[in-house]
Amino acid sequence: MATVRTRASSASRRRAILDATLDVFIDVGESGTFIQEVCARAAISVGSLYHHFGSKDQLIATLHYTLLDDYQSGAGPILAADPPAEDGIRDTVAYHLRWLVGHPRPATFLLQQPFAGYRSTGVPADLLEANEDFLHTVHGWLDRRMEEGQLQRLPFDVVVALLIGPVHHWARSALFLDPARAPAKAEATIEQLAAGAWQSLRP
Amino acid sequence: MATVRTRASSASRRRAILDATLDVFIDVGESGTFIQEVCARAAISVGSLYHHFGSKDQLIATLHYTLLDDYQSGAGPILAADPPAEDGIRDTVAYHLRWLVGHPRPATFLLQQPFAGYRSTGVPADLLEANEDFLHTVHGWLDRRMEEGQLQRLPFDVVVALLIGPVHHWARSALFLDPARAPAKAEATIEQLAAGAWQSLRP
Amino acid sequence: MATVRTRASSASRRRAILDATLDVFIDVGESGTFIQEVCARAAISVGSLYHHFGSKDQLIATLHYTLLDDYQSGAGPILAADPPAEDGIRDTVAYHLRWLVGHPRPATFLLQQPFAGYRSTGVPADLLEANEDFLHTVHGWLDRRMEEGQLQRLPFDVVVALLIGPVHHWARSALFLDPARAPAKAEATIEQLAAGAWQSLRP
Amino acid sequence: MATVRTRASSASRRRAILDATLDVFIDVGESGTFIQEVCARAAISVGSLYHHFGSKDQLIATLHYTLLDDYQSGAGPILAADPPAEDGIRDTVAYHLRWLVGHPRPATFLLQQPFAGYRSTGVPADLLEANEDFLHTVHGWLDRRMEEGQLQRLPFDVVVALLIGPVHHWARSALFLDPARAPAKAEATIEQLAAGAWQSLRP
DNA sequence: GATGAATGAGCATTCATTCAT
DNA sequence: CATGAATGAATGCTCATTCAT
Repeated sequence: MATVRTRASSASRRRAILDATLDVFIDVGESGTFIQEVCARAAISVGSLYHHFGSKDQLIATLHYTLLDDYQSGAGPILAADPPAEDGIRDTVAYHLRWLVGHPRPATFLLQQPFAGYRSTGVPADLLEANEDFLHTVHGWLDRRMEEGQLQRLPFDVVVALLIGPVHHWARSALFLDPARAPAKAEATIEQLAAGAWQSLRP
Repeated sequence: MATVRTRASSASRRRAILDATLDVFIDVGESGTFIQEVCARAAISVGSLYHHFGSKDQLIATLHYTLLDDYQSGAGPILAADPPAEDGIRDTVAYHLRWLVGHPRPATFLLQQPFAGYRSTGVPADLLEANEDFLHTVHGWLDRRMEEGQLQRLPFDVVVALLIGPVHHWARSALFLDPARAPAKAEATIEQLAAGAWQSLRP
Repeated sequence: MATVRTRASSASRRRAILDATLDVFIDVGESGTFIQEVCARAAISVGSLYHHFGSKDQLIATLHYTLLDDYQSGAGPILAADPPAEDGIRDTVAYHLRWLVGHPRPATFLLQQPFAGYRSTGVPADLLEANEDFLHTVHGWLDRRMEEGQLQRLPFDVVVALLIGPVHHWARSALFLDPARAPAKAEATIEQLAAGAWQSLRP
Repeated sequence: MATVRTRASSASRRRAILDATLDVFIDVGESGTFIQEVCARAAISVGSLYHHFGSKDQLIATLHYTLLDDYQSGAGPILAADPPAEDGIRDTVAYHLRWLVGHPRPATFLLQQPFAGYRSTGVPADLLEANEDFLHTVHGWLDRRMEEGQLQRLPFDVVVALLIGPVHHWARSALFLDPARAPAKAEATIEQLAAGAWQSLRP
């Protein structure tokens, strides 16, 4: 009765479930993402999913923070190296746009539910911590460049809006309306959006 | 002597249903928006809702285009008057931010599902037409200002991203994370985002 | 697609559901009583059951109070007529035992979960009220007979235990262990239990 | 020098599981008693429980007979000493009520499922045997006292109902409705119920 | 046009049991 | 003997939609 089974490690099974969840989410949308379908794609039982993630909410929240972490883990080091203002702005815009276009499925997931209020209950602590570290890095760099007069002194939320807002807007439009052509158009757009962000933030 | 009409007109009943739908949507989120709850809030029967809107999808799509129309109906005239570049950019940013902050519930709805692919089947034709007219007005104005050299010559999607991206990003963050303080912070932000947009789009 | 359907009144449909619930409960026990099986027996849809009773708990609680009411509605009048002590005691014992043996399915249900703490939320108010009226009638009669010296002056819970305890014990044993022969043995037992109750309660 | 045995003996582990089962049963009721919760409380693994008790049914049945044995093991000797009728009746009533009130958790378990038809498969033989011995003792004593004319000649089920029915009824009501005050009221009640039982059973 | 009881496929979740380690 | 991840059939309940009145 038992199928031949190579016992996967807990971590790899968790990752397989998260992968399947993202796939289903992208293919059929949030309201079409059902546990049974996720389990079928991950080739595991329903009970196993519930063993690793306590509920659908926790599963989705963990997916969110996992993808966010993947996204941010490349952006942090750019500013952590403490580059001069223009380099930091331009490289950040470039990284964000390249990652979003280069990871269309995670990007679609993340851009679809901006600022979604996920309850972080049940989300692994290291993911939450990584997110906070990233925000701290960004704020620190902005602070220092403003202090030195290399960037306009503006509220953080305004700086972030001018820096990231255009990238997210363009990525959303490209990924949602014309995903096939997004990669081809991305490189030319990077220069334009990077220049725009720099012009709007320079002193 | 005309008899007193206790029966609400069809138009006002449709509006009442749309209002109730928005209320429910904001209060409990998309996944918590059920037809029966909408009907309870609108104080009408389920059958009546289905008489006026053929399905839940049509109801949501009509709500979307109705709110979008409310939103855009103030933005079109600004550019339709063919203002000089800086005025057009600044006034557009100001209008968008003021409307979003001033209409938090419609704004939350519209910003929550950006580029949601609503099937327009069943949506009143005049709403769809108004949307197209608006886009046409915007494109026309941008075209003329670029032609005259008053704006950088950039692809439309990039211009729109630099113009609207920061506004939407800031509004999302303000409405989703700290709605109570959003109005108070909005006016100071307008000048900053308007200046930023202008700097990034000027020649 | 629609089946030919005679619309049943709401009350009769509720009664049909309660009847089916009792049937299932008796046949397969509490832990085997599933909503789907109840619906199948009542020949209605799951949704309809949930329309009339909000939840399984409410359904069971309503069944409990409905059966209790059926049971008590015959016992109240006996003491409401204010009979002398011995008649009241003997007639009460006789009524209880006859009803229990004569209504084996409701009796089995009621005796299986003695003092079950049903949340009365969602139970029709008239059922709850009838139950309270009955208790009031019993207490009033006992009070008057004790006052007159026709019954020993004992705490109510002790009187009730001596009056009803043997009847319930015998009925439980008869219904659970040997239901087929219960009716045949009941009549002879009535006299014996009635005499016993009277001897234990007389002054 | 013997090594320190950290391994609990099989008997003590079985007892720990039974204790945990009773605790869960009392706290959350029959329908809330899950194997996984029992194991959590007993601080053992699911597999270990299944090693010691083959199934949930066997576990519950064993618990039932274990508690029944604890209960009856004090009652048997009273009648085994062959006391005169009134002493036997009064002491039996007193013992039952004291034990039930003094062991509220086992009592609640036993009184909740009167005459529950437990399959005795898998229940240790000595428990089943003890139960039969007890019933034999009771019947023997009743037989002899009736034979001597010290007790009314009545069917056994009627005698038992008059003897135990009131005690169980009162204990149920006290334990289920007002467990906190049960011990305080018990002593006064013993005399009253013992007197009542004697009056109803004496010749 | 309005009503709301009825429908039933489908959903998230549970939990007794197994078995490889 | 102990462990606990895995299983999956089964359960209570939901909710968009229909349609007789």
